[in-house]
Amino acid sequence: MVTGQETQAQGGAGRTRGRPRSFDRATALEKALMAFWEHGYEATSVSDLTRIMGIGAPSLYAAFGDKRTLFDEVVRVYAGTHGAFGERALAEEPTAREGIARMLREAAAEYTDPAHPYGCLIVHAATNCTSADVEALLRERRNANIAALESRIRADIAAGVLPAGTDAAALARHAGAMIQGMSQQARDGARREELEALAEIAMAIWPHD
Amino acid sequence: MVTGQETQAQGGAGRTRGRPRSFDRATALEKALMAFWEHGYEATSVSDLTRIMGIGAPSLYAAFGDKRTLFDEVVRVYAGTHGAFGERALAEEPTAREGIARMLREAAAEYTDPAHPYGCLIVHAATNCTSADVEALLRERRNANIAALESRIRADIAAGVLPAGTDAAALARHAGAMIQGMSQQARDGARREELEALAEIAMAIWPHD
DNA sequence: AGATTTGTCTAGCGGTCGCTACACAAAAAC
DNA sequence: GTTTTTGTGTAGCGACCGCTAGACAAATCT
Repeated sequence: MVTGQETQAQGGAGRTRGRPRSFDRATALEKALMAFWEHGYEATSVSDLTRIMGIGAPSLYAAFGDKRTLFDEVVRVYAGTHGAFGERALAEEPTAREGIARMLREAAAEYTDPAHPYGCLIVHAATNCTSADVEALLRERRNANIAALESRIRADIAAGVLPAGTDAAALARHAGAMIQGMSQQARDGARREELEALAEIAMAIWPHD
Repeated sequence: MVTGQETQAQGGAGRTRGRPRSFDRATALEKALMAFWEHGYEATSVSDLTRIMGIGAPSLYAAFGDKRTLFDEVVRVYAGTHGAFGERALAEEPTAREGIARMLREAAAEYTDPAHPYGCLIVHAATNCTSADVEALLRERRNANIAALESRIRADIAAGVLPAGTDAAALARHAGAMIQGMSQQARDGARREELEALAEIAMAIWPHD
């Protein structure tokens, strides 16, 4: 059940006709990712993109569709790479509590990593957006992430790992607020150790024996 | 040592010459505040402003300077009115803990109040901004707010109200992250009761006896 | 080789941006 | 009244926005 489009990597035998592309699509996409991550959707103009990606506007439109479609792809790539640590932590740790503790710890490191823009693309790249549906695109991802946290917590309550009276929704919202607040503070210049201290004390709201 | 410009309110005796202004400056300013609050600095165009304020562009420029100067004034007004609940709570409550608890409770109500745009203008109105100094304007306010929280907490530690080992910086950052996260979630559609539950459990990280 | 397919380049479209020159209107000063 | 001062309306400036037509370049197919 593969999509069939398969990123048109040139791995698919010699299905090349016509003039070959003069740039590496994945590399250019990564450059666009960094630009959108740093400046957001609207503040990144197409001429910014073409300069950073090192290609002309017609090449960009031929390879990625329009600006909006490119952004969709960037968001998908981001969610699967730099933004995947949360989902991974939740899947790999044995309890919701340990998963969320690890997610917050990793967020502190990730959001302040000088190797790329600070903070989280999904939190910041489409605030104050003229296009309502671009804003909705990221909003839905944020709300879906909080919902995923909540259902993971509920699973632990059902399994007896967490006390029956635990407020799953509030705990999930708190973790979400921590992520969003840490992302904002990373953008505002907070250092990694500061966010790590924050992530650590934040776990004190969880029910303890 | 008054500035001399004194907001040119017509209270200052009959110092009117020339044609009088055809609109109420404070009302127009409030309209601009709402527009910037809802859509942010860059996504609010001058033609948006003139339409909403009900005046022509030359009138806007004569009364408020340019778009940037108008935004500065809007931020100042916001900080003194809708955005003043935090400072007020901190000043009026006897302890840092009670002040911050009240601040978070009031934020839940304020950020979801349907009488005006959701969330906090200072958190959201200048993210992804082409103009670096507009972004810095609000960033400095956010960081100053966190610093104010921290020094209030330190005062309670010095006074023996809080235990000596208390991590003031982390507690302040946590409160700041809660404010920023609640603002984001209000914009993302969270209801008042949800944010109130969040504000309540968030106080559990404070040292307790 | 020619024909076909596809990518790249130059140049520029219509639209919006923040902002302002200029003529006119409405008040006080004389 | 006339002059001076200040606000308002029209109309449009130069710059940038996202995007694309059309000519040319570089590959495969026959």
